[in-house]
Amino acid sequence: MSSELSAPFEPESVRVARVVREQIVDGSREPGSRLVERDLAAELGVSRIPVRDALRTLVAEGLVTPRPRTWAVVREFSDADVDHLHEVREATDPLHFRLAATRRSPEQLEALTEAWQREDAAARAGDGPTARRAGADFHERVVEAAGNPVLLELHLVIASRVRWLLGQHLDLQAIADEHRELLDAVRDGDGEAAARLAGAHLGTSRAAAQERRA
Amino acid sequence: MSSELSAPFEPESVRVARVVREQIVDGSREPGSRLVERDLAAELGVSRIPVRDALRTLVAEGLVTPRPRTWAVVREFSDADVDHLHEVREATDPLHFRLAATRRSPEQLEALTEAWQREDAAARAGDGPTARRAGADFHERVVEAAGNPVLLELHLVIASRVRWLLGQHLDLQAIADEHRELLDAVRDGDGEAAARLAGAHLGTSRAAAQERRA
DNA sequence: AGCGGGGCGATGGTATGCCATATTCGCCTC
DNA sequence: GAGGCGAATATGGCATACCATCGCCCCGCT
Repeated sequence: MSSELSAPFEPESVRVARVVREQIVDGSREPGSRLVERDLAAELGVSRIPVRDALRTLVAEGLVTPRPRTWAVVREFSDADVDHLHEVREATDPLHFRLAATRRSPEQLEALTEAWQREDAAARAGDGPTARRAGADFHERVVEAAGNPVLLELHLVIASRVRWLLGQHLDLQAIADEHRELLDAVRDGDGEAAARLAGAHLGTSRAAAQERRA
Repeated sequence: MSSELSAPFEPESVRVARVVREQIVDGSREPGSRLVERDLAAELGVSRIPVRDALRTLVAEGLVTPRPRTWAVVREFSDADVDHLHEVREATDPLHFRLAATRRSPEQLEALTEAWQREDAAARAGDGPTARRAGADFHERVVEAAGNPVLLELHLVIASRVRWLLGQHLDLQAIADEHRELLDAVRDGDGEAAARLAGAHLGTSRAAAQERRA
């Protein structure tokens, strides 16, 4: 029926979810705007079924707020939402980095380094979207390196929101620099340092959020 | 988390999800057994669409393992899965209890007490399923009392697995007793004690899992 | 002008049916 | 007898269609 470029097989619903997710985290879909199944289906050239599936996925990721019997809307993040996200990450991020430092395989360390290099290059070049994506990749690979699938699963629930949060940051280079320190700690296998730096990293994020409100 | 005030409207898909979830956590559906959309639809007297939606939900909860293009199966938990779950809970549970102790409203404390009383009564009566359900309610209400919706959201991802884990416990009365201590700490607003007890509680769970393997 | 009721359109929920692919099993060949 | 090939079947992905409900708007009555 279409391309089929030797990919293992990707359901349309997965593609639809990815497209809409990108639009939301990049801000090209206004928070609060309606997501109407029929409209999305027409836009993307599919029927409502894969769109329904995709919207369920995005609701699970917290990017879409469902309104039973009426319509779904792009999630709006309040200051309180940002605080809650930080509070959760204060418990999970240090764990991610502590475990990653002690368990990472050489291959995982390499993948981590690669993500950081992409992030750093993009930050220097002033390419915000690429830097944010690479920064999110960095986080995700840390969680992979932590070697706990449940932890990864939980991270994926909030990963899109973390990425959105990254998008609110103005000083991308500062983020990349802190990631560099974290990378070094993970490389050295120093779990305690990694956990401490993760906490400090969150402090930076919190401060930035605070500042934005003023 | 259910309000269910006069049941304004419940989609079939939600009902299907609940039914199948109960069967899985109670063990009446064998881990590894196939979940065929058409069969479930026929069993429950609906079409495949609500079954599809329900299976997506259960996949998101980690109770069902999807096999694209073939079939979905009831998740099988390995010893490693149990370890991973404990590792995650060691980061989150103390946070749940610490926050609950400092933020709970009087109403939330009451709901918590009620859940514990149900658990304790069922444990004394030797009613395993009821005790497990009440124990899971206890945990969930603690997370509600923690006043962080993101935390609740993450908890719900693993809540069904936590409940399954509870089902593996033999000494339900011991669990209820530890919950009682936690309840007291939350009542007293002693966040540190609550967090410490939560860690100890997990130690009990880990020890029980260890013992089962022997 | 304000208010209440009825109807119509918008929209999500569900059913049915077709299609593509993976799996299975038997038969044929060596 | 073993291995592989092919057809039949099992099964999930998707499209189309119908229905129920919720809002909104307009009209008529007061």
